[in-house]
Amino acid sequence: MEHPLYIYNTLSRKKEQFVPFHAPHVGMYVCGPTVYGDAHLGHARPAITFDLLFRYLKHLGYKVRYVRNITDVGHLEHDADEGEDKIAKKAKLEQLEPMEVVQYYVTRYHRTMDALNVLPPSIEPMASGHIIEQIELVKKILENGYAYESKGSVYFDVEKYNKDHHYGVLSGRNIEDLLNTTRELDGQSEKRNPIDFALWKCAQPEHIMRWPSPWSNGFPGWHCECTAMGKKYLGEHFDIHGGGMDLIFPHHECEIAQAVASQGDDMVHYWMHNNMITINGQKMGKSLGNFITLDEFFTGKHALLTQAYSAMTIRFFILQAHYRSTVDFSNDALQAAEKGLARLMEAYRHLLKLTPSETTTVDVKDLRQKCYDALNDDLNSPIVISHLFDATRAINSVHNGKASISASDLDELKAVFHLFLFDILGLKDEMSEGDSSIDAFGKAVDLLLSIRQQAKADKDWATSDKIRNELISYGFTIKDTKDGSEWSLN
RNA sequence: GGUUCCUUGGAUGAGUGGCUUAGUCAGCGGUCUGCAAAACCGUUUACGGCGGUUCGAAUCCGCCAGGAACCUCCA
Repeated sequence: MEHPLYIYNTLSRKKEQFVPFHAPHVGMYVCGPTVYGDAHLGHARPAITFDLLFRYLKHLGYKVRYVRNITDVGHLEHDADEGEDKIAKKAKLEQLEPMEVVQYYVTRYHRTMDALNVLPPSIEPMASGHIIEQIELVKKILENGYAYESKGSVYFDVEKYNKDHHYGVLSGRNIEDLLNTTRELDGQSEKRNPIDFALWKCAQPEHIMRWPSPWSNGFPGWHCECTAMGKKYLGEHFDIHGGGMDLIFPHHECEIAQAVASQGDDMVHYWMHNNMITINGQKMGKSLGNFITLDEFFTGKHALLTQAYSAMTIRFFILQAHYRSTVDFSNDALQAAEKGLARLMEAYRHLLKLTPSETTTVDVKDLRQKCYDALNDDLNSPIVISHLFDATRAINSVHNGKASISASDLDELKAVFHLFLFDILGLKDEMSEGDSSIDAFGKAVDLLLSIRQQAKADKDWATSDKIRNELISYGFTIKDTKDGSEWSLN
C-alpha cells in the first residue's frame, strides 16, 4: 500500500499505521448510547466519526464487522456502583416497564441515526441480552483472583490487579493518585477499596431489573457489557475500540482491566476517542443540562436555536472539524456549515450537467490522491472537504464557461466527487431526493420559469419580476444563469 | 490537588520547522446581469505572553497566563 492509513491510538498517544490482526477482516467496537433519553448533538459525534471510519475501511476493501452496543441495563446514576439504574429510574418516573423505555428510545435513536445517514452497524447488541456472557466474564475474573464477593455483589480488586499490571495505562493515571482523589461515598463499606468497581451488583428489593447469578439476584456492572460483547462478537483480540473521550476513564480503563484479568491481555489494538462538542466553551452533556437534542436541531424548537438545521447540516458541521478537536456549537457556525454544504451540493449538480471539451484548463489530477492522503492521516475530514471546495471552484468555472474540461477529466472528477462526498463522508443531497409528487411540483416551477424566460426575452420586465418575486416570497431561491434560471426551495 | 489536552485572523476551523494558499462563513473591490441574486476573480485582519534551541518556529523545549475534559453518570 502506497499511502497506508494512520490512526491515532489513545493508548500510545501517537498516530500508528493501521494493520489489522486478520486482514481483510477488521473488528471494530464502539460504545453506543444509554437509552434513557433522546440523542443530542454530542451523540452525533461518535456516531458520525466512526461511521466515517466504517465507510472508509469498507472502501479500502476491508470486511468490517462493526459492533455498536445499546446500554439498557447496568448504567447507574450519581455513582458508578451506588446510584439508581438510569433505565429503571426513567421507567419508574413514566410508569413504564424498563423495556418499554428502552424500546421507545432505541427506535428514536435509529430514526435519528438514519436521518444523519449513519449506516447501521453490523451488530447492535444489548447489554440485557448478554447477561450470561457477563456472568461468565465475572466468574473468570474471580477464578483468576482479581475480584471478590461481598454481600452478593462482586467487585474488581484494583489494588491486587495493579500489583501485576498497570491500572491506568489508557488514561495515564496511577493508582496512588486515584486513591488520593477518589471521593468517599456512602455505602461503600462493601468494597475493600473506593477505587474498586462493580462487576455484579446485588439488586435491592425494589429493583425491577434483575437476573439470577451465582452470587445474588442482581445485574451486571456497567463496564462488563463491552468486554463481554466485544469478545463474543469480535474475539479475544480485535482491531479498534472507539467512543467518546469522556469514556476513557473509568469505562475503557476498566474494560482493559477486565480483559487482562480474565484472559491475560487486552483485547484491543487501537483505542480511538472522539472529542466533545461544547456549548459556550463547556461540554454539552446530559448531567449539565446544556444539551440540545438532534430532533430539536431538526425542528429548530429550542431556545438557543435561531432556526432549524437539517440532518446533513449537522453531519457536515461535525465533519468540518477533526474528530479529536473540540467543536463549539453556535448558530453562526451552523449557518456557515449550511451555506458551505449547499455550495458543495450545488457544485455536484452542476458537475453532472457539464459538457466536456477537447482541452482541460482545470487541474483535477491530484484531487483523488489528496483526499486519500487526508483520510489516511487519522481521518482528516476537514482537509478532504477543503479539497472538495477547491474542486467546486473548478466545477463552477467550467459551468460558467470560464474554463473547460476534457471528457476523461470530467469522468474522473465525477467519480472522485461522488466517492468522497457521498460514499465516504456520507453526505447526501437533500434537494435531489425526489418522489413523483416532488417531480411534478418541480416541473410546475420549471414551467413558471420558462414563462419568465420568455418574458425576459420580450423585455417584459414586469411579468419577469412578478414571477421571480412571487416565487421568492413563497420561499424559493431563483438564480439566473446563461442557460436559463435555476431554482431551489429554502 | 492529580491526569490529559487546548489557546491560530470578524466567526468557525486545518496545519506543524523554511517551500504554496488551508478551507468554510462574513466583509470589501471587480467581472457578469435589464436590475438583482448566484457564480467567478481579486483582497483585508493571525498564530495567548515571555524566554530558549536553530541559519530559520505559529510549528520543538521551558516558564507564565487563560481555558477544557477526566478524577461521580455522561458520546
